[in-house]
Parts: sequence; C-alpha cells; structure tokens
Amino acid sequence: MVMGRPRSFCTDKALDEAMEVFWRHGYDGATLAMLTKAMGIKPPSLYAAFGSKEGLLKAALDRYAERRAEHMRYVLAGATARDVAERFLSSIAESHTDPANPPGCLLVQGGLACGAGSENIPFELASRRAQTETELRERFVRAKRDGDLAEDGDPAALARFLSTVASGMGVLASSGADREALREVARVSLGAFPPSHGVADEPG
Amino acid sequence: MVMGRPRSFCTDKALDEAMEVFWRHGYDGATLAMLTKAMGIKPPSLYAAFGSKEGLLKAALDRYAERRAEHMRYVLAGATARDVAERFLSSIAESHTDPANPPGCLLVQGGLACGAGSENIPFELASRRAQTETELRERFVRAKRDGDLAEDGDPAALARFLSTVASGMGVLASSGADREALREVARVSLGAFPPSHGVADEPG
DNA sequence: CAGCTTTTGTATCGAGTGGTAGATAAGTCA
DNA sequence: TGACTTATCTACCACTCGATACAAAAGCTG
Repeated sequence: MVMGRPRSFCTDKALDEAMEVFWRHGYDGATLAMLTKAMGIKPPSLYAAFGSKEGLLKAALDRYAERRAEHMRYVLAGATARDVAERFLSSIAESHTDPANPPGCLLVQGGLACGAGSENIPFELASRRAQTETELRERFVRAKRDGDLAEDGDPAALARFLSTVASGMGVLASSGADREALREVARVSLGAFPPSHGVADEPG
Repeated sequence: MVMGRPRSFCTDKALDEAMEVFWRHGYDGATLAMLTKAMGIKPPSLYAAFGSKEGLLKAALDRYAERRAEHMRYVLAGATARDVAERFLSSIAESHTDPANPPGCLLVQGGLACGAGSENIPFELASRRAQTETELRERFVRAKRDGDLAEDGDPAALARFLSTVASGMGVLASSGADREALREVARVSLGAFPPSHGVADEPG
C-alpha cells in the first residue's frame, strides 16, 4: 500500500490553535484567515483534514471535551454531593480565568447565536454543555442513594443550578472579571447547596 | 425653518424589529439584509437614522434598557434584600422565556465574542450587564444599612452572584430550556441568599 | 529510477458583507 | 407655485466570506 505525501503539521497542535481562535472570537467571528494563520496551514490542508469549518469546530470541541474529561473525573470523585459541588465551582473559577486560555468557556463563547448557515452551531454547543449537567445529575442521584445528599435535595435541580452558575461564570469571565470575583461567586453559590449529612459526614 | 420630507417609518417600531434580529442572531450574525428586511426599510434609511450597524445596536440596546428599567423598578422595590433577590430571579425566569421575544437575554445573546472589526461590541454589552449588578449592589448596601440584610451578607458578592445566575439563565434559556426549568434554577439559587431579618421581618 | 498516492501552495471562485453615490420623491415655507 | 430640505430608492462599491481547482511537491513502493 502506498502512503502518499505525509502530513506536514501536527493535527493536535493545529486543533489547539483553532480552539483558541473559536474561543476568543466565536464560531461566526472566527474567519478562515484567522484559523489558517493560527494553525500555520493553508485552506486546502484545513479542508483535507477537517472537511469544513464546522468540522474543524467539532474536532476542536472533541479535544476540548478530552481536556475537561480528566477535570470532571476529579470533580465527580468528591466524597459528598456538596464536595462535588465545591470542586466543580472552584475548579471552574480557576479554569475560566486561566491565562493560558481565552477567558470564559469555549462552550459558551463559541456561539449562543449564529448567523444564517450556522444555526446548528448553538445546538451543538448546548448539547455539549448539557453533558456536564448530566454527569453532575447522575453523580447526585448516586449521592442521594448513598446518603451523602440531603433527603430534600433534588439531583436534577441541583445539577442544573450548578451548570447554570458555570455558564454565568463563563459570561462573567469573558467580560474581564478576575479570578477572585469568580471564586466569590462560587463561594456564594455553595450557600444554595444543602449541607451533606449521612455516612460521609458522620464522625469517625 | 424647512422641515424636509418626513420619515416614513416609526423609529421605535423599527428598533423593536432590529432588537429581535440582534437578539436571535447576535451582532455578527445579524446581517444588514436581515435587519433591513425586518425593519421594513432600505439601507440608506437605516444609515441616515442610526449611522452604522453598531449605532443601530446601541439604539436597540437603549430601547432594551428602557424596557428593563420599569422591570428593575419593581424588583428593587422589594421590601427586603431577599425579597429583591426573589423578584429578580423569578422575573428573569419569566422574561427569558417570554414567547414574545427570542429566548434568553439580548445582553448575552448579542455577542460574548465577535469577529474582527466589532471587538468593542462585547464590551458594550458587558457594561450594560454590569449596570444591573450595580443597581442590585446599591440596593443591598441600602438593605444592610436598613437592617433587612444579614450582618454577614456581602452586598457586592450577592449582587454579583445574582447577576451571574441571571447570565447563566440566559444561556440556559437560549438552549431551549423551558420556563419551569428556569423557575427551578431561581428557586435553588435563592437558597444561597441569607435569610432576611430585622425590621422588615419582624412580626406585626 | 518510474509509478502511484496524498498533501501542499497559489490563485481564485461565486456569494454575501457593511456601506454609499446619486437621482428622485415628499413634505414645508415663502 | 416654486425654492428648499430631508428621506427614500435603485444600483452599486470594494472587500471579505467559506470553499475549491489545479499543478507542483513529497513521500513510499516496485
């Protein structure tokens, strides 16, 4: 089997650069010129590798999801429901103000509203945001079964609340709020969380 | 003084239509073709009246602010800090899912990230969002002075928390969440609010 | 080497972008 | 009525958009 000319750029590195452009300018605001310049490649190479601008975004979102996966593993490993909430919010305060990335969250910055021809982009981003909420909800369902979430705690409502606060923190960060401001929001938000009790909180 | 040919369209009606387009598609996603079609006028009329696309957005934002002003008057008229928070969140759950408007909040949907040439749009929107937070903060400062906010309640932190939740609810609504979902988020969020005490809560 | 496959760069496509020039229409005032 | 002012319409500007045709280049196989 003949191999053909080998690719001259690293797909993952190129995706990291594309991710940053989408993150900073949104899907509609990110032009092919910006993307190809940041990725260090020409349009035909981009289209050969990713198919289309939308295909490139999805590949970048997949890579973003990989990064967040280990993140969420740490969050979900919290001992109690409240501990999970605390890990979730405080780690978001850090990541959304990480100077290594554009401020905020790619899944929010990417585009809540798009122009004609890219109406499905907001849906794509929303479905990826929803996944985090689902992970939290399932964790809280388990927490309730295990007794480390209060009896009157609603797993679905709490997961949606945390996910909503996370989105709001993304908006806040994108307006230039500093890390301390986000930490404060996280701290206040935790006040809405029912205190854990049961096995995980019992002394000894 | 000579008057000249009178304007053939109603500025406010045209702004309402433009507002809806910006709301649904964002600043970058809203094209002149969409805007002029919705407003029922031709480009030269638009430019004569509003100067530029950005000028049109600012005029639409001013109109949006007028609408919200009476809204906020009701919110800030709450008897206690907690009552203000409750009014704020529940009215947002309603307004962000009002079928008469696109879902979410114009100040969020309008554009968190924009393309080259409209980098100042996100700042413009952020500064308008910040105004709501300021109004809440000032109300809570007064509440603390009047004794209807707990001693350990931080007016700035609480205002920022509410503003953040409101932005998050905007994101949630724009992903298609229904009114009941937003009401639930509002209900959970209120749990983060310190219970009011003092004169306003005293019996009698 | 020749032959094949795939990638790369140049140069460009048609469509759509925000914005405008210039003529015409519709009013008011003398 | 006719001069004056302003708004509106048609047509179009230069430019950028996402995407691609085509040929040269770079690798492997025989």
